[in-house]
Amino acid sequence: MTNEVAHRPIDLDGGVSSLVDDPLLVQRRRSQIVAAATELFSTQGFYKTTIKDIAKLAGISSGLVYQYVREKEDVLLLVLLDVIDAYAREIPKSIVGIADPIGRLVTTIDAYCRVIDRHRAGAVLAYRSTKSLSPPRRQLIQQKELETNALLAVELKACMRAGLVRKVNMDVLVYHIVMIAHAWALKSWVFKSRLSLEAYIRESTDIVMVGALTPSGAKRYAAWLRRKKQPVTPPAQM
Amino acid sequence: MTNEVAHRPIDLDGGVSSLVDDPLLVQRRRSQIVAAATELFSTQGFYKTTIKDIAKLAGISSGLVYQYVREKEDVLLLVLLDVIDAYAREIPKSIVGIADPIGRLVTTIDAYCRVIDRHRAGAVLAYRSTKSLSPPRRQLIQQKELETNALLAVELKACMRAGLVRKVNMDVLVYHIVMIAHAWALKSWVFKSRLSLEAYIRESTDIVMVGALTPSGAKRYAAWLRRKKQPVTPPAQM
DNA sequence: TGCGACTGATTGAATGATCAGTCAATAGAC
DNA sequence: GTCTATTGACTGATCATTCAATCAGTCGCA
Repeated sequence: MTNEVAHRPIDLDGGVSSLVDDPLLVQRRRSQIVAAATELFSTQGFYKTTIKDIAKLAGISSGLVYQYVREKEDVLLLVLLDVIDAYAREIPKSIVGIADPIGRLVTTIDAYCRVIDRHRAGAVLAYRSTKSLSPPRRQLIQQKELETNALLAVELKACMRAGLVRKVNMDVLVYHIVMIAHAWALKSWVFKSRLSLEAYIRESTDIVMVGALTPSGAKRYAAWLRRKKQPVTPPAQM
Repeated sequence: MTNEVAHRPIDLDGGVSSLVDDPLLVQRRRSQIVAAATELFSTQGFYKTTIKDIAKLAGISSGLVYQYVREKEDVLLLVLLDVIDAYAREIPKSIVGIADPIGRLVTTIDAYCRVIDRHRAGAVLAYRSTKSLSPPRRQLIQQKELETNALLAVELKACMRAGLVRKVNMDVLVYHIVMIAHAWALKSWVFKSRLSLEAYIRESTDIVMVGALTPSGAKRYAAWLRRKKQPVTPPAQM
């Protein structure tokens, strides 16, 4: 298996290979490319964006892009992985140290909405452009979406086991909440002029919690909200 | 300089003009074109689909398409209008003759999900391709989406006035329900293997109703469900 | 009924523009 | 000097769109 001795393309994100060896340089260049591509893809769409556009915005030449990527579709994959990995990184971080199952659930929902808000362009792009990927890559993205949903499902199941969430269909409830988060990006053209992100999260969480909780869950949820408003431990850091 | 005496392009759907005069022929040809384009756009996407592909599937020559449409983007607009008009036609039809506000609301939700199911390809296409339209046309589509949502908002407001729905933010609640319907199409790759449309509607409606109704609304909803199961007037027609 | 304009629908080859992807040449680090 | 990163002009393919040519009716008139 030594067949690619001299210039083995190295394998990084999602199997996208680069002709450049230095991993630091690869990372730096790719993040330039991804940043530029995210902006352009989400304003003009994948097909209307040319490699030259991306190169120009990234401050490099069009030929150089092909040192870090085999084809245009690779750029799309990198952009989408960049967003999805942000979910996987940021959501779990939000709930470390929280023990109350309801608190964990509510915080997960809150965190999901906020990551989506921060990556609004990428989130919308996922809906618009995932089908432009080759089938195996589309599946990779879908796989990662399921992993993100699992973060939510875990918390819901914990609440269900504790008798705090009603015994409703888990898939339906998970996607209910997922769509709340996604809708903030997908329908931002409606919401932006009418609601703040905070108000949106508060209202949406309220509706879905009332819909999903048992009476004892509802009590805990009310208690959680009270604690949030007047935190026992005042916020020490800005 | 006979100006536009002889061959004025006539104005039909969304300002898409045709060089052919006979309105019946225009309608027939366009529906061939729209049918072919809907299939191709939703499997391959707008940009990967060529006018030749569409013409071939529609059983006509590529040149002929341009007698009924000024440019490729016109075809996309016609396809999207075709779906959206189906919503506007079919949803109101479902609630004629129902007086109970809760019944009207539940039936609207049911109908919305079912139209989406019937037009799954087009519904997904709306998310993927609306941005490929010129800004004024994109706005036209968004305007029509708001009109569809208004059908739902009317029923929700009636319930709210009657004290059956809690006083939650109307925009948020409307989009909650809209996203339930859209999710059936957007996430069909998840749901298809796990749930029937009927089960999906039942479970989703349950969650959102519990979340939105007042106690008196909940009573009416339960009564409505009972009546549905054992209809007073047995189903006369198959 | 039969025949020759005339009208408008239809065809598909040709055109021209646009890019994705390549590669020979150059710059710059060590 | 060597070796790698970088440049940007170039190529070949792919369409959207056009248009000259054909075809199928239809009407007027004998």
